[in-house]
Amino acid sequence: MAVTIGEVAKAAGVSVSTVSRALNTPDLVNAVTRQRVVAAAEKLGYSPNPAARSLREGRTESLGLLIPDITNPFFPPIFKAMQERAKRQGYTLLVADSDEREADELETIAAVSKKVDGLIIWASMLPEERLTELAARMPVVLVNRQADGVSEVHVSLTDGIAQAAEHLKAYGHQRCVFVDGNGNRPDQSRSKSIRAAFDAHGLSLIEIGPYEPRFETGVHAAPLVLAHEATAVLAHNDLVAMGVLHQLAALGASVPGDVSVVGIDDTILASVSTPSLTTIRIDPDEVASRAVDLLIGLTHERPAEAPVVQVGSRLIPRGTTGPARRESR
Amino acid sequence: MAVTIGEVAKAAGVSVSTVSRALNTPDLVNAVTRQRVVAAAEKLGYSPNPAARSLREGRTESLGLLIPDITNPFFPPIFKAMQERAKRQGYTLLVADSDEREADELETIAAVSKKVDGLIIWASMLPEERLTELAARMPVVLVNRQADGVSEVHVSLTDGIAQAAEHLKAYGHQRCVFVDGNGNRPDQSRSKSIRAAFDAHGLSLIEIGPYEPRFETGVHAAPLVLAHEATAVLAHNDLVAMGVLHQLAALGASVPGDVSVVGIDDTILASVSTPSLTTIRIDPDEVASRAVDLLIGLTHERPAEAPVVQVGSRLIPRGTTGPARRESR
DNA sequence: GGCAGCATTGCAAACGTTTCTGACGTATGT
DNA sequence: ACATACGTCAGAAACGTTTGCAATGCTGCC
Repeated sequence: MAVTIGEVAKAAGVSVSTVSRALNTPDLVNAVTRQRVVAAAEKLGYSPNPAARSLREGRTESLGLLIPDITNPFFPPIFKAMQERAKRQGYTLLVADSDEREADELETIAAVSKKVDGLIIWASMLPEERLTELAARMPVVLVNRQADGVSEVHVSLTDGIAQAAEHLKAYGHQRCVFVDGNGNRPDQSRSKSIRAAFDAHGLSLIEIGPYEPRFETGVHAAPLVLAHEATAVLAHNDLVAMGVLHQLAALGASVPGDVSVVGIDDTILASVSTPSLTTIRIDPDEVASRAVDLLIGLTHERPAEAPVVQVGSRLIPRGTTGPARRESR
Repeated sequence: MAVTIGEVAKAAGVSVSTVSRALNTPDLVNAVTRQRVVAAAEKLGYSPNPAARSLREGRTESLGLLIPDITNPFFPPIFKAMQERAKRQGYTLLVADSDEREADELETIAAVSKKVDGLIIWASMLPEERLTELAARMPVVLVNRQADGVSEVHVSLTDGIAQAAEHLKAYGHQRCVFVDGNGNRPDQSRSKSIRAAFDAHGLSLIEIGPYEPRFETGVHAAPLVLAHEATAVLAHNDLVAMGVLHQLAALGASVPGDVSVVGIDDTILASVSTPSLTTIRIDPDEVASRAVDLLIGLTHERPAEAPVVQVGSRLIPRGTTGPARRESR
């Protein structure tokens, strides 16, 4: 069916090994034969069979990305950036969606791990020892998750949250609500950072939740915000923030007149909402580059100490934040 | 590194061929040896090397999906559904984003086509003859695009658009604007269907565009809608509709009080907007199943006539449509 | 009792590639 | 002039699977 290296060899009147060298290590073959070979390859439309190459080389030139839910608008830009980055280094990126379920994640890893040279796992739900033992068998980069001896890209919300606190403080807000949408996931850092930043700025913080990170969570939270007489809300992510906006409107509260709202992630939701949503941005290109480069590095050589790299965040002030309502209810 | 079939064979005290048969065609091997083999395989954690298997079998057990932009919230649910569907039939799904550029699409096809048994190409920008010749070399299913002799899933907006026209008519609307966001893409069917449906319902239709399918297009369109004294807008997709909503609010027009807005795609944007967006829904699970099943069918046997399957659409009435404003401006 | 047939297993080939080893010829250095 | 080195190429092995073919031993039938 497809054209093989053997047919190219025959067409060029040389051996298969010469064809292979002419294409892979051109300086090892005489200029004129090389010409003949590439001409023949071109003419026949030859391209090497990746399965055969993988079998021989022991590597697939592919990377795997495991994410909890591609439907979450936070991920597509990340995937796109990673794919771009991987492609430029000769790798194909394979995504898989674990559907927020631990069982699916395990199954997906099993299905995909043999087809790739390394794995980027975002916010894994697996127990730490599984991750450690997986990383012992193949290159693994964790994002937003930590495990002993496993490389990691840590996206830190610290800066963005500090800026959000500063921003709200400057607008005169004093009582804020944080809507925790972390569910029962292992990573508690978001909640901790927020507590720290708001304390540091002398803002009183009311945490509600944890709930699941869904639109309905925001809908649920909106009346609670009003009941707590808070003037600002920091939501677990943009989706939850959209729920808050939606329900505040239904309750007749104006944004940002009565309540200011801040999201996290700077997804497309934030930029298209009305008013547009103030949010904390994590640069997808940066996380993507860091994670991909780190993983590719790992496939070449395994350092003794698993590297950890940080990426930052920043506040994008938009239309849902403004001066606090005077206390005159 | 990884455990091979040979090691399993040694551990079980049989030949490699027996191991292979015990795992792939169990009825061909004696029950007790089979037990011994599976036990050994289990114990060593054996799983077959996909590269070797592909090489031998000539198939990869993978399918490719080519989409113009994963960042468009329309696609993630489709991808997810396709991945699910493919997985249940033993296939891995490989997505690639062609970034809306013809050159990238070609390059991506080249990169991915050898790694998969077939390709689903969504809204291809390639010239028809390229698609036809590609489909001659490997199984291809086109979505929202047509090419001679190539299988196709056609998602028809006809029903949804008819329902939208009916819906607007019932609410007393008479002058509607269609914001065309098709850019310079080949497929003109959307515009045609809309013209037909609105004519059929005796609604006057003003088409503006074509523009690119972006948020800003909606922002641009909003004042034009008012200038045309239309009371309803049908946008090219939800994203454009969000732009319209955003700018109508900025212009002081209320939705749906002054203007009704209808989107297309039923993305997450539609469900989280305020008010929530009336839109035309295409069921992702249905397109996904149809496309995947069709493609897998094609990998088994190539029918003489390339099959074409249709999937429908329907209106989801939500908060952005209502009774038309009385003509009393 | 002999022969056909079946169940069970091992051997070896094949898939397409890369790379090691070696062969051949020519140029170079002493 | 001879040995060494080098450039250039062909041959063959190897990667891990699956599967066609053959070998073995047993059963059952006439």
